[in-house]
Amino acid sequence: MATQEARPLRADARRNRERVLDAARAVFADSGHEAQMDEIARRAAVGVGTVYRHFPTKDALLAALLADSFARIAANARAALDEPDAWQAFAGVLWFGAELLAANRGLTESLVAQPADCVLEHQLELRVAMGKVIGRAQAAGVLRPDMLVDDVPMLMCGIGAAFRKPHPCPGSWRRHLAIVLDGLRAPAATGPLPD
Amino acid sequence: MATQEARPLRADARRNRERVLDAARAVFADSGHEAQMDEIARRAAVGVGTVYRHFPTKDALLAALLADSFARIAANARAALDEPDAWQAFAGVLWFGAELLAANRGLTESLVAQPADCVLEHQLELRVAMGKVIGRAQAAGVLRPDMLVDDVPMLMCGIGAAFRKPHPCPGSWRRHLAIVLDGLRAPAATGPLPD
Amino acid sequence: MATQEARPLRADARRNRERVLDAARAVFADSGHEAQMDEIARRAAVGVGTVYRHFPTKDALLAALLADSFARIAANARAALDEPDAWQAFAGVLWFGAELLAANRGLTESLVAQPADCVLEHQLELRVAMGKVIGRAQAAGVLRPDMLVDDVPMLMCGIGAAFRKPHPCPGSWRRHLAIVLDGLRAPAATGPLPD
Amino acid sequence: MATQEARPLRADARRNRERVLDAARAVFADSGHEAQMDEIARRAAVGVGTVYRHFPTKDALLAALLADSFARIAANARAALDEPDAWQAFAGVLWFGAELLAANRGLTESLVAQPADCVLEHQLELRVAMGKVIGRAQAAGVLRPDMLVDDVPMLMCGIGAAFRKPHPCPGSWRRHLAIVLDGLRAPAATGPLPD
DNA sequence: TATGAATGAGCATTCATTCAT
DNA sequence: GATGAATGAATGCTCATTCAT
Repeated sequence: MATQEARPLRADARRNRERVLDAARAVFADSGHEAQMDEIARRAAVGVGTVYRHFPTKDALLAALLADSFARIAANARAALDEPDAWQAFAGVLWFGAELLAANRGLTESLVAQPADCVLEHQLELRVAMGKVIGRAQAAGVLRPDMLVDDVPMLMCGIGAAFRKPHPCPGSWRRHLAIVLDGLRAPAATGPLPD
Repeated sequence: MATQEARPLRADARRNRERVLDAARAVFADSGHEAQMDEIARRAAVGVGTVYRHFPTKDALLAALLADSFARIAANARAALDEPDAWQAFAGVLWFGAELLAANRGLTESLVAQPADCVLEHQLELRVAMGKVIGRAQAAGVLRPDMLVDDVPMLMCGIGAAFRKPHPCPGSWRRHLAIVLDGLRAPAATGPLPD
Repeated sequence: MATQEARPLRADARRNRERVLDAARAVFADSGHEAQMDEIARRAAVGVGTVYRHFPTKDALLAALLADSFARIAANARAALDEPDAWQAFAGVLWFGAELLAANRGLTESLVAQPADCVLEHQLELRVAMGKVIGRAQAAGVLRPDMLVDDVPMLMCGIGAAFRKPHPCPGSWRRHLAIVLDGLRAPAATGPLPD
Repeated sequence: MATQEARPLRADARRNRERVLDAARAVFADSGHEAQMDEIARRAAVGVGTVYRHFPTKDALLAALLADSFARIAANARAALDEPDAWQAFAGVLWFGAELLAANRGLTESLVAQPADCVLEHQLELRVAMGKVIGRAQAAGVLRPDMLVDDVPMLMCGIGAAFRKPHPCPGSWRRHLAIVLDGLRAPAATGPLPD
């Protein structure tokens, strides 16, 4: 989850690190990758230098945030394996992830962008956990058998359309996910694909 | 389709306009909004000044391209009303749009970004046509009744995940759309949404 | 001498390129590598962007200047081979180079710094020419036989001490070179070196 | 030698001061003026704050080091007055100074840079001592009569060319000094200077 | 007093847009 | 009209110095 908690930081440093992360979360959530470091610093009520003390580059800061989100989803996925209902387990993870995506433009962008190495690591972790959740649901016959783990990012992409302004309507991503879930539960019905 | 074709252009001007549009299409498709004007000009074998003569800003150029794409999809949607099978009509439009999205990063980004006024106009046109296609399918009982026109962009968003590198697999967006379509055909089955 | 004169530049572009080079020469001569790009642009009465249009980085600009200086000295060295007096030929090249060094802090710094590739090329050229000048003088018995081409930069380094402020006295570098030349003409007389 | 040893320091403070000086010596010797304060602190195994407690600015720290070096050379020069051979005395001081210069990029740079007041003081001290050494050698007729004390820095500048990478050859500065010394011993022979 | 986290002015570089040729 | 050189505001990052702990 965290990246350099190895050496314990001074109390004030840890507090500032959190302020920076919080500010960055907010700013990246609003503006995605085009967020500006000065804006993050201002929002954290901190000098730019402080931001850079904790994160060597803008991308590293964004990556830390993304890694954290992916780690949280991965944790959720692992926990889902204890849920008795295989479908509920699967759907629950998607709902959980969607909740995060719906509020975070940076995270949404990450579904389409080339991931940094440090993020990749956590995405892999998520991929593994999600793979198990998917496998179980497929084995139980409640999830369409042709679905792949790598389909998940695509299926979740639309969640972030919430950022389009003016919003169609605030919670519309819920209907989006509901539709996707319906499509996933049913056995493939669309028939042969074109081309 | 285009925005300032009102006054007829000299032959060579029209030719240049097309060159610019073609180049911009290619570059925006590859690089999305971060494409650079100089690159577009180079690709069009034209000076930057020429690009600016035809399109006052980068956003205007991108908008012209988007407007064109939306217009093409709108045309496809209008034509779909002649298709006897209401479901085929609906699905056909989505397949058509997906084909465009899958190859165009700029277009995909537009599903999430704030649309320019000039694009908005064409999106509205598309919205109207698509509304009819959707209404017909719902009236025929082949499309889930709670679906809204404004859900379409969200549902199509995932198509562009194809830009993520390394690609999961080249044609994966087809499976994505198939799943979505399955979710749309079935009557809502997921049950009450959380929260 | 020049770096990208391959494609002929527009008249105004060439003029600006010269302005930039002149300004850079002046600023680097005064401040060496710590000169600032904005200052160079201001001095050239040009936007920074123009500086960057002609030279991709600060180092490239400095390198172009250095390369030019080295090229000029190399040309002088080649011409010196036509001078009948082998000693005058040798001494003349040093006097010529010293004249440049005495007025140019950037050039002086380059005698100590790691040279960029593009400069290296011209230094090599100079090394070759200078090697011939030295060889001829040694063959004529007028230059101490143990001197190497690579000693030249060291011997010339002191010229730049002229930048030390307050100057000991404006033309003192002339006496410096005279002393060095005397040391070079005499057969080695100092006796065994310590250590 | 040092600048603020007036008031006696606590034992640990004095120890820290030495650690800082040692570290700074090493770092400035390697990197010259571009050395970073953090690097010096790290090398001294001390916080930056401690560095600043002992030396108010980076330049003050560098100056302290330079002052120390100049003081050592000055001491050497004073001692040289006891050497019976006036030439050996003179040459010996230069060899001693060269040894220091050859291993210290910061010191070498100081021969060209504007000296801080606190350094100036020690340079003056050196100037006085060196003046006597030079005067004696000139009186004895073993040193060219037109040489001035202020020529010394210029003559020694080349020593530092050893920092150029790749080094021409490790001990080449010895030949440089030998040549200079030969030039200095001989009566002026070069003839009238140009211009 | 020592520490090292915080600060923020400073600087190289980019790129959409303008305008002289 | 076309060209591409010029512009300069904007932005990520550095590092000497300060100051809270």
